[in-house]
Amino acid sequence: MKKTNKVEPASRETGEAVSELTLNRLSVYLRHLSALDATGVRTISSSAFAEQFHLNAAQIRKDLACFGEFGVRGVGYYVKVLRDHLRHILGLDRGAKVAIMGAGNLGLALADYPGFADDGFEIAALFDTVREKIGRRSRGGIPIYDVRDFKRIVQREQIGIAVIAVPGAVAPQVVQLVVAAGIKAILNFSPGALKVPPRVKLKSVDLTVSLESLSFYLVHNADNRAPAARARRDQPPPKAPASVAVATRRPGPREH
Amino acid sequence: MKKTNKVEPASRETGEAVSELTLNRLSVYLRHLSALDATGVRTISSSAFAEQFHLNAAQIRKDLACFGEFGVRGVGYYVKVLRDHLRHILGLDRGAKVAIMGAGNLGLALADYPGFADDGFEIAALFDTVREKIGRRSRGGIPIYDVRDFKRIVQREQIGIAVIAVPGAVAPQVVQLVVAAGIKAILNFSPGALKVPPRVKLKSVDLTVSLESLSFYLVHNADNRAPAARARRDQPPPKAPASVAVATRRPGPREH
DNA sequence: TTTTGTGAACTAGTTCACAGCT
DNA sequence: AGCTGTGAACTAGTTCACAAAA
Repeated sequence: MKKTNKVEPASRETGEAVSELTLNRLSVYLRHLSALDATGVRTISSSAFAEQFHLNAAQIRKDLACFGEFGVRGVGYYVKVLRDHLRHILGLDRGAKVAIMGAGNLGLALADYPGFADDGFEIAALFDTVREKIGRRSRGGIPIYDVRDFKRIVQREQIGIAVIAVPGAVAPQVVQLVVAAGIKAILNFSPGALKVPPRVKLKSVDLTVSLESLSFYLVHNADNRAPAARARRDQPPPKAPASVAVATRRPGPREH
Repeated sequence: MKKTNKVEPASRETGEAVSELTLNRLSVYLRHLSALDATGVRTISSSAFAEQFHLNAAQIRKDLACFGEFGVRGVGYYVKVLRDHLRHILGLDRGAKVAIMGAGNLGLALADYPGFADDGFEIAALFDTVREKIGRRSRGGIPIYDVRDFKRIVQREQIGIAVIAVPGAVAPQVVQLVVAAGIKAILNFSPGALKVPPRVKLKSVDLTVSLESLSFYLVHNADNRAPAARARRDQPPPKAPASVAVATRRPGPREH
């Protein structure tokens, strides 16, 4: 690489935190940069970039500023350079290994999800308790191990991230086991709250919650009525035509 | 039901919006209330409730206040009553029907995901373009249709929500088709930005973004290295844990 | 001239603290 | 006494607007 500008990560030494929101946007930026690079774009300004996923240009500059000065005044950002920086910042150049707990429908689907490999993650193993599944492989070839071997395999394979794709009822125990094996980062797909010790980062994707907020939107935007439907409304609206109006605030990467 | 308190939805008439964050928490509250009810708890105070998923009590009261006054001073909230209100607010008492676009690994997994049915959603159909899949069913029995029949079936089945579980490359077209059929709420699992007209609510779950923020955490909490490690704790120090410190801000339902 | 990087202003979201009901 | 509902205070996050670099 060139003699890039100060790679000095502004917040590195300081215990200064980077917000989850910024982090999520960084991932989005990265994906978009890869796309831009693929189409041969060499350089992009924060405003052109912002426009793509309607977002404010200052936001992007601020987000990047957490980690250094990657831009060139009067020019913008070099696509390749910024992409590589982001990859490094997010740790994607380390080829982190991932274990998936639960070789059910969801676990198997995640194991073979191409997006993960594309972004530098390696799904190293699936774990389950069901005897029939153990020893087999996902369609994509990820081996299924006995949960009892979890710790051993985590060590052998240097697995750093665990994905929880087990039924909600057993999730707490599985998390305990995962934490006991020394895993520090967990992506959880089971519903409900999970407790983890403070040094462990838990990120949850709650499928039901996502659907429910859509359901709310449907109800509270009266013209929701099924494309075909005959009158479904119980109460003839006492007032107000379309009622509540779900917040349409920042349509940024946070939610979309 | 009893003669419940003012069901007057505080924000109903006004075009006042309810934030996405509040909405997500409402779903979480609902799940917890169901659990409480199952264990025979009749009434709960906002502070006891807040404690469960470490959250501030005022937050809960504020969230609920968007829709009316459901509590009883000096007592708290009646579990069943509040649960029913939340179900109604979220529109779960309407048994919304859902279509899943894409009968691949992910689509099939989602179709049979038990959490959806538990919460009152009915997965009515899967759609795909692959001839071999059309006419078959998911393991759980959800029929797979030809995408070309989408509009017809949406109308016949009164489907209100579509889930996008197709490869990223075709997602934009699929979304277009879904929107054209009159669908007003979309849950998207494909990566990348999608454009929808303003009246359509799009909510995206980006699996890669989630993993990447964990990856970041792993890198920026230096002691991440090898789970095998003996002498895990580098610093026993009372303060400053380790470099950057990914923001651990509100550990509320927003992220976990 | 163009576009970054950033303090200052603003907006959204959370927590405090207390009046008022039961 | 106990707990809700809510204005006021606070904190986090976003946008503005401009000085300084290329």
